[in-house]
Amino acid sequence: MTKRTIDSHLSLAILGLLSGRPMSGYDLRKVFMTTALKAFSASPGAIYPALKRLEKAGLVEGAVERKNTLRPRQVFALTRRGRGALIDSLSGPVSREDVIRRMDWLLLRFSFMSGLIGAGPILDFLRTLAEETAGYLEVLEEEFRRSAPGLPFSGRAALEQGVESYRATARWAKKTYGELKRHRQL
Amino acid sequence: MTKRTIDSHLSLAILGLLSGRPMSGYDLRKVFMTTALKAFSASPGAIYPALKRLEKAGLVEGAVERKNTLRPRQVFALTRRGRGALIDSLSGPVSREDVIRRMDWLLLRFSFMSGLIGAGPILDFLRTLAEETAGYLEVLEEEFRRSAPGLPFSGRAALEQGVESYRATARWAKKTYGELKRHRQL
DNA sequence: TGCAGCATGTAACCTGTTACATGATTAG
DNA sequence: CTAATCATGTAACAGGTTACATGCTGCA
Repeated sequence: MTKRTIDSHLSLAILGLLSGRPMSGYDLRKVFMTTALKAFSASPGAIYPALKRLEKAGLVEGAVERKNTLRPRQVFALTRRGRGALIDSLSGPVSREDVIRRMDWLLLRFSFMSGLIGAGPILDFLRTLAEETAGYLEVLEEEFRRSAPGLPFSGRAALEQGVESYRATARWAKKTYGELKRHRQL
Repeated sequence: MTKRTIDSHLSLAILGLLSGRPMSGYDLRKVFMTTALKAFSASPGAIYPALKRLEKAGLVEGAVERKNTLRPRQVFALTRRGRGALIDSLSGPVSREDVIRRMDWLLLRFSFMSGLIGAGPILDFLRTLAEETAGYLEVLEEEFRRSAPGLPFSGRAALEQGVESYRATARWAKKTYGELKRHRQL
């Protein structure tokens, strides 16, 4: 995978949002500024170039609204290829590496899954996420037992925070897996 | 702060580690590969340029070990300026913005505090971290109440994960604050 | 009239990723 | 002898940040 079609977190977030409804660059900025996606930068220097890249890659298509007025507005929509690329990137596996270094990417993927991929793959995702998270948690806990006695206060406490954070994620993944499974059987 | 002396997470991590003991680039890579700092990339293409930048900025100083042998090794140590810059960056305030978009940076800062800044400033850090995290948590919970009913399953669950994550962090910060306070009073 | 919000963009700079490259030492 | 590990680097590329730039619309 030397050349990814979806090149960054921001691109994934944009495609995910556009899978809901077509939006302009400014609309996207507002979403990033006002919702839980605040974690993303809403800077025009990031969003407009990203949209341009996605358009060039054929994943989104911009339609100019109010062409004749003096304040045109370009509304972007997912193309069929864009939808395909999005689904592909949501469907990929969950690796230990992802859990350690790209948890935010995993959760971003998850957040857009409903409506794009079926309950089966979503359950697979949650199961492997829970497994890999629990697996890494064991590694971290072992490291904590081994090195905590020698660590200064803040180092030890920071490690504890890391452990707590993975514990919370593992719990959440298991709980959500159960909810989805039950819900599907209704 | 147009020009920061500590220009990235990686640079902060390097300075923090060097505040413990002098290390070579390879030593640093090993730490990043084998400890809880696995979240950092250990790629030579990141570390060696970072060390060079820090040296150029006068924050670290490299001494060539085994100069005459055929396998020289450059061991870097914090300079006085480097120690000062590190302390400054650990001592800065905790903003809401940091909590939302740079939690990893805050925790990285915290992890190196013991031994470099006093218990007073560390307590301040933990208190404001707990406050700002709890404050943002309220915002998130309000957003959850407002928008959850209209969200698809995975969107709602992802938001829940975000809420849980901030809850865990707020709990941890409060607990750690209490521990440090008690410990200091012994 | 003036200000906040709408709406889109560019350019310089910096950092990290990926891939490539080199060669020595040590354990089996 | 040979594979793993030690040890350090470079170069192309890509993406985000920051700062700058422009001009309209609606409201007070």
